[in-house]
Amino acid sequence: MLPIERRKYIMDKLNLNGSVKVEELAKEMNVTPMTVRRDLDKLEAEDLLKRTHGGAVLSTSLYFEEEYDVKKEKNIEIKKKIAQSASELIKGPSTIFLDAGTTTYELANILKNRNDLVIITGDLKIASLLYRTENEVHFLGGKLEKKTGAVLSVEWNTFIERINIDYAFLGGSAITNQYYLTTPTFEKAKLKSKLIELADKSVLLVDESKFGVKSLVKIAHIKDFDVIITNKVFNNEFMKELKEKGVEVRLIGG
Amino acid sequence: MLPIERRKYIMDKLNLNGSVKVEELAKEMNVTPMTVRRDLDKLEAEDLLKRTHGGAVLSTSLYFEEEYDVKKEKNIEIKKKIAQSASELIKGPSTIFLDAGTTTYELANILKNRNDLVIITGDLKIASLLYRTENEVHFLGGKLEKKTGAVLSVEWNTFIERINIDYAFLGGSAITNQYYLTTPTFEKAKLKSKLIELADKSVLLVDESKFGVKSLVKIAHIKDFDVIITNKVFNNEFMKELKEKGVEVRLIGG
DNA sequence: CCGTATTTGTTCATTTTTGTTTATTAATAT
DNA sequence: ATATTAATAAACAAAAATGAACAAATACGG
Repeated sequence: MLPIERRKYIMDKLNLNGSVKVEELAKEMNVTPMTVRRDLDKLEAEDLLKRTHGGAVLSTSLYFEEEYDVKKEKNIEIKKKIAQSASELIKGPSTIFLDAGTTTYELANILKNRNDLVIITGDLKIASLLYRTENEVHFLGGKLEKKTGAVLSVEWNTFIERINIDYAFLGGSAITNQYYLTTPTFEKAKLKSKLIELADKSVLLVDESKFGVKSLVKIAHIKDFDVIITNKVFNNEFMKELKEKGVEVRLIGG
Repeated sequence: MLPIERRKYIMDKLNLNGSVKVEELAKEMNVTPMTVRRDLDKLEAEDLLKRTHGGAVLSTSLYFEEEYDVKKEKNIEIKKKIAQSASELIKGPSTIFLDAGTTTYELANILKNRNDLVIITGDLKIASLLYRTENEVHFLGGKLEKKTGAVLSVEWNTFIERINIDYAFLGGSAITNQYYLTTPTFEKAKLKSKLIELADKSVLLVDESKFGVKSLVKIAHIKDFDVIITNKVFNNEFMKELKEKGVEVRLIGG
């Protein structure tokens, strides 16, 4: 068996099972474990797999291991700062909308100590976090998204229209290079643009990582917001444009 | 099984069930409890779960609190038996409504292992428990009750009317000596009687402690239900009456 | 064919993982 | 409350996997 064949064999097995063991491969290919290890090292150098003790796994199937998680943690710090800044906008008793997402979850985490808010949300985790607090919490019904615990229903629009919302805090998962906020579904886009329209102040909470990403449906241009809280640094020209439009940009350091 | 696979197995099980036990995992993965504990410690260090005595729960504080809350309940053993009996009613793929309450929470706990249900509920804890499962979960929106995490909205009626519900599982907090199911608010009463009317089968889940208690608004007489699951022993005369009405009574021993 | 480069195997010290034992701690019932 | 049971953490031992160094085998170009 040629070295190339061995490596193909390893990758095939890996793709089939999600993981491989050194000892097993050694027996199957009639080589010593040392050779298998060297093969795995080479394949790892090519980013085709991730080595572990005793074997290897597909680099995609280790959704919880350190690299990914450290990265996630780093963003949490930024998100907390963005959330902190957002919370400072809400001076007195207010009715606010909290979009689904991790940044708004952090905001909810700060707001749970208050007692003068009416909070409307469609995020199950946010609702669970807040319902015991002194604030009044309204949950928008609908089908629960399995991955996120967020709900969305076509009936929201009529409900939303009847309420006076002081602040709508929206998160964003994808902002194009032309600074359009985008989202995967029409329903979500419709709701969010309605919120921007109806709320006294619409606030966009986005960390740097969301820029330059594209999703299917346009919600609005980010200059349609009243406030943008982010750690992304815009160029001078765009900043001037935002200022002319009356958009307040709060830049988070870190 | 590679260490990394073990940890993935643990996280998968955790995401499905909300909690895991050391002993169980040890048996399932053929390792000693000590190894499981070390795995759990590692995962906790990555903030993916929260350790407890004998196991672990998801770090999203939710489950931790819920389990704790439920444990405090008095008649939990009876409720589990009632829930078990109720679950046996649901043979194939069905659309069901789960009322808010601890008995229905126990039912949800059993149903989370299924994958052929559409579940409609207005109970935050039940929704949180079920939304990750293979079932489709719809949450009814509204203002969240601080004490219970249940929601209720005037708009439910129109929503409910448009859905075909196979089974409506209702709990009861107060059943008068004349066997009327009662509840504190008109809104709840209205919704529940509508559910009894609309569902193919309406099922009442009540333990003994709920009888002889009176609340403000009448929902229905218990003989309006199709099935009653309880550990309360009725006198012969009333049993005869129920039988004539075509009500199935499932008596839970213990 | 020879000499060189590459690959593979072997040995062994080191590291990692797992199991075992035991004292301590936490949960439970009495 | 206290006793009892179960779960845990710590320390140690055993097993498994690893990586480094070196030797042997193989491939390859001249």
